[in-house]
Amino acid sequence: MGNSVSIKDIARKFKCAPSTISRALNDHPMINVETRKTIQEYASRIGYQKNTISLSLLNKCSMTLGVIIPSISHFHETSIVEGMEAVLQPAGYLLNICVTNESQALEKEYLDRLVANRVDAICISLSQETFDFGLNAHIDQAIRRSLPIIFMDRFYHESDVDRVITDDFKGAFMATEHLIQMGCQRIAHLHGPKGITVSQQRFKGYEACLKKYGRAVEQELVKQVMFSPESAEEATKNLLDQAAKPDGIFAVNDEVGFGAMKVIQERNYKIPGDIALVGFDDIPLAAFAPIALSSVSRQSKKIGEQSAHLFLSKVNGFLGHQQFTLEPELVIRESSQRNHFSKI
Amino acid sequence: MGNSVSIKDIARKFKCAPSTISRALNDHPMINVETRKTIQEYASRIGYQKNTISLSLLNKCSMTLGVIIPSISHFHETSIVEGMEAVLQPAGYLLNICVTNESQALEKEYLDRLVANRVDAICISLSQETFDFGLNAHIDQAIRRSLPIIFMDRFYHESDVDRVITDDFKGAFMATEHLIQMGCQRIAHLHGPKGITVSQQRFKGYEACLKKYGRAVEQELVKQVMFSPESAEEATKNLLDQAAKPDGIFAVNDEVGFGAMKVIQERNYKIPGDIALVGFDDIPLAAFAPIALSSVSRQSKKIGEQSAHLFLSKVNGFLGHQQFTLEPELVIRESSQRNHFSKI
DNA sequence: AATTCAATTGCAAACGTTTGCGTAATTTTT
DNA sequence: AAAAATTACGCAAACGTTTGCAATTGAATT
Repeated sequence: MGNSVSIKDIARKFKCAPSTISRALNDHPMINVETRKTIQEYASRIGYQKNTISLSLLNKCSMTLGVIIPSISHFHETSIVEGMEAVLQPAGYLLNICVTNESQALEKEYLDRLVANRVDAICISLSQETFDFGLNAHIDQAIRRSLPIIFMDRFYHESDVDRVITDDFKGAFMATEHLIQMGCQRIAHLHGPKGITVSQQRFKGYEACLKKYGRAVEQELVKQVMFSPESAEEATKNLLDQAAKPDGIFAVNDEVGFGAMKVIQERNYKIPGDIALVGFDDIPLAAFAPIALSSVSRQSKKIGEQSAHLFLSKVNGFLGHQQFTLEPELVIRESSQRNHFSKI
Repeated sequence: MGNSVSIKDIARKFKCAPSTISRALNDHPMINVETRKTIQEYASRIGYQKNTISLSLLNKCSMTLGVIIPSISHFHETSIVEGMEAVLQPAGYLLNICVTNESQALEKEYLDRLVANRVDAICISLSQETFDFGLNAHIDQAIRRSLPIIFMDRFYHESDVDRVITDDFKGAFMATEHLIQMGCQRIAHLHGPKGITVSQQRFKGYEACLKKYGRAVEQELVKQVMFSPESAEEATKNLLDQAAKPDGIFAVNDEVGFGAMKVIQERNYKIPGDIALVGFDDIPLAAFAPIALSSVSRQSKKIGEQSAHLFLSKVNGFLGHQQFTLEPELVIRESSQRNHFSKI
């Protein structure tokens, strides 16, 4: 706002130079103790607040981190943000959070705006459009600017970038292996939307695990779903309508898992007795559902924390690129916990 | 970053004044067409990006909105953010999002930091600590600064502020009335944490509705819970352990409602046959649960949109204070939908 | 040929803060 | 008593951009 008081105003008040006020307020050693006290008291009395914008201009450092995410309505993204805030708040940083709704156009525009605002770095989880169609020009340009860019979840190039991701492949592998160990013979997979990285990685983990145990992926046990309730329910109905039903389902995420759970219960199958169920993401409600849902945690909060630390290390002059892959964690709950274990 | 190219750099390149570059890039009418073209081409070729910080300093306007919220892990808050982005992105604004974790100290610090960053306004949902203990000094000070402050959810004073809230009282009233109309005789309430505004408002709505229908609040039918799974389950067990069980439960929010649902199912009571259940917030999983949960929507996204519009109106010079109370919406699903209606 | 006019461009201040350097005033040392 | 050292403050530039006003140029008019 225009009416805020500046250091110059205070200087006029005390008939001294702005630099004196500045030194007094910053506890500069070369200032008279009484002068300092008087000025500080006056400043706090009138509620003077330093204008950080001028400092940003001067120091070429805005103490702000830009965050670009495709969505903010899921546990995963909000946990990332929480993790970042936890690390960056004590360090004095603010977050500029931009939600792209998976749109490349919006991502591009936000990227430009953050650059214009001279954020100190950008943490980005690429939009699906950017990822699918390889529309990377805006990202390339940003990288060429030597503005630190940290990729989360969906990464960009294979190397030469900073990156924090979780091992979705491994998580899916663990989930599938768990179902096998619980004695499941026919393990279905509710496959996420095509083209989305997590969908692909999780399917690959599922596939690799089946292979390890000498099983093949059966096409009729893999149904593709959108990340929506209706889609998950429909796919599960298709699964259960088949002659050879699954006795285990690995869902691409917990929302889809809940959709499956609903249909399974409607059809009066027992969970986990008839069908064992494992989700992904470990959202809070997983533990809290009528039948607690086993799930793979992707350590979302840690992604945020790690990205923030990576950012801080770059601010502090670390030059090389860093890449972290976080370990997923299988959380076994009622929906997959059978009394009899398999003999494998 | 320090190595970004400025208008002065371009001016040196073309051996002209910075003002010429500025005018060329901004399509100023009083500039030679060829000069403009040459400069614009060069600028875009080297990827020049205007430094908005200097503009913020000059125009005393940062094109940024500060958002302070107690948490970001629930559907409600993320929806608010979504609503804000939807309105403010097209208007060219960025969001500085700060999460206080209900801490007054953090809220105060973030408030200071946002003021220091000269955000154009602050949308705030007060922390519980601020609200409970009336630690309002930092808020008062911010208001005195004549920095626009828009209160969401938890409001501050009774008047003379800008505010966007939902009518929790009415929502609770609607939920309770619905249970009555579904024939429930003994309607329990899982009361949220004491001191939290939404808890109080929702209880009052429940109370007022019972009163309207000539019923009194029975102490043993009101259990206080935390917003946690364990707490909700324990409270529900207490309810069901009583001699006179409830046949309807109004839960302070959906998470608590899910906790109740779990216990009710474990005890083999039918929902809604034996016990009808209504939650609050209408989180996505409510529609998606094994037994779809009836719930009261508080129009979270609209809160964000409305707050953003209020902000824009203030930026555009609207002087008076504005207060909006959004209407809740009862969404009736399986968990409360009985075939027989009461004869009231 | 002198004057007016229009079209471009340059100059300089402004936004708020920090900081190296200079300088005055005071105190200490020789 | 003169020189040196110390203390405290002012000056001015810098960060990047915009903008009112002045200045320059060239063309058109008297």
